[in-house]
Amino acid sequence: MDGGTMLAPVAREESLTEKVYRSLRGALTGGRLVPGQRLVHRALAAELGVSPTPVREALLRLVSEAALELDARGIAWVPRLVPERYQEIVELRVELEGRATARATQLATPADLAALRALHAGVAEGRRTRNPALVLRENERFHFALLELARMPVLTRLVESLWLQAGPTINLLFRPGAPAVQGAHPHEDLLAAMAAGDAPAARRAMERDLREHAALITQALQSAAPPTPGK
Amino acid sequence: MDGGTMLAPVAREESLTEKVYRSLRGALTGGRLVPGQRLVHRALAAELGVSPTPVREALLRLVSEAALELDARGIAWVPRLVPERYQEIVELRVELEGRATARATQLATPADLAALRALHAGVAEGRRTRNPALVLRENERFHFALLELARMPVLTRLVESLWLQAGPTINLLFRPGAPAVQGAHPHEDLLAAMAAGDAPAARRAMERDLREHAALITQALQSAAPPTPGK
DNA sequence: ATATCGCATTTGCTATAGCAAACAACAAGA
DNA sequence: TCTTGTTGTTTGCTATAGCAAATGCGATAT
Repeated sequence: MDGGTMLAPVAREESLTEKVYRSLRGALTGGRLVPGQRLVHRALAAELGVSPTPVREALLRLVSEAALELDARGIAWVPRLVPERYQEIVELRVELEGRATARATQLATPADLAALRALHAGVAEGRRTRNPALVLRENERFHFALLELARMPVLTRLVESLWLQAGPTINLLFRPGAPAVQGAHPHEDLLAAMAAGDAPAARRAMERDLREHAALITQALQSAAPPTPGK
Repeated sequence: MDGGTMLAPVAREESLTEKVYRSLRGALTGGRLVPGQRLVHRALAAELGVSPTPVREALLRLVSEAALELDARGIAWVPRLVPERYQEIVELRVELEGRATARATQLATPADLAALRALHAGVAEGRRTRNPALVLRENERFHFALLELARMPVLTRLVESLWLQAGPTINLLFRPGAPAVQGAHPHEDLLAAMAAGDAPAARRAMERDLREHAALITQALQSAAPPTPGK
């Protein structure tokens, strides 16, 4: 019997370490972990119903990506982002995502653009219904879908790392109070520029999107506890 | 007894995981690990005289930094860099290190510049004595010392990640055969521009340094086995 | 000589155990 | 009341053990 092309997709389910890693990652970008919070691996393991080993591995992995830090005793915690560092992350995202946007504009097909538009609809919906959590989640999907189009895997990975570093702080500070920015959402200018094949304009729109968003966060960061040691 | 300010620096020796991590990292950037090589954690543990646990953790850490990959079975190995991906890494380094160079030019003190010059002397020495390993090591020290001056920790971390990804391939292909580039070494132009406080010129020199070096590697990459599966 | 089957080995993954350092809480003394 | 000392607990770190899947090798059959 041949059986050449009808084999099941192999499955190969992911390891527990991987599952825990993804779970923590989602918790970081989703705001379920806040800056300053400590993650005790044994407690986490008990909570998740697994042994300490995979939890510890997942935590160390996040530490090596700078998404978490280890205190003097070796306990993992979510770092607090000082404004300076947040600004640096923003500048780097502007550069990297701007570059990717220009490239994506050159490579995107009409189908790609339609997909992006669908994702932006999610952002718009969250905005209309005053649902910050939804906005942030859909916004992330939009940005990474765009990065995917640029076919720059190394760059994408760097941006993922930056996203993870800023995630908890952004989630903490991004509150419904934000006054809806006037005029078109930068994503809309971005999509229009991409449709027109205008890479520089698309890049500028992306930069505006990032900086406008960052301005809200920075403002909240400043007004929040400045050099607070925190508990 | 008081003992306020005379206490020893605490020491707090690093963990085995950390030691193994550093060891592997050095092996990657130092060319002792070549693309395609597999790293079996139990074998490595036996070789290093430790238990498999810290070795496994160190390997996973490197995997999460894209310095290593896991094959279908979960065995860590040094990825082969296709030319496309190498080019992407170079472009990102040009952007990131270029930016850092401009900033470092504004912040550097005369003492900083003297330290950089001393480091470059090491590179020049390695070049004179036709010692590629020395050149690569001293070159790395030079670049990271410069990054340090820019006071951009997030960017520096990204560059470290890129360095680690490209390290094994560069070490593999950087051979003494390289014809000494004519004229001044780009580092010298760079140092001169920094001394003059000319940030744009310093940035251009850095970009030239990176691209010239990359050109040699790319050439070797092309002439080497193209899509070779390798053993 | 080639192909197929079976078994021993390799190897990653997860759980568990013990150790030592750090920490916290409480008791005793000044 | 405040300090000091003691003890029990927490917690990271390392080692070890068992499992299961994959691999590799050798034997047997055609």
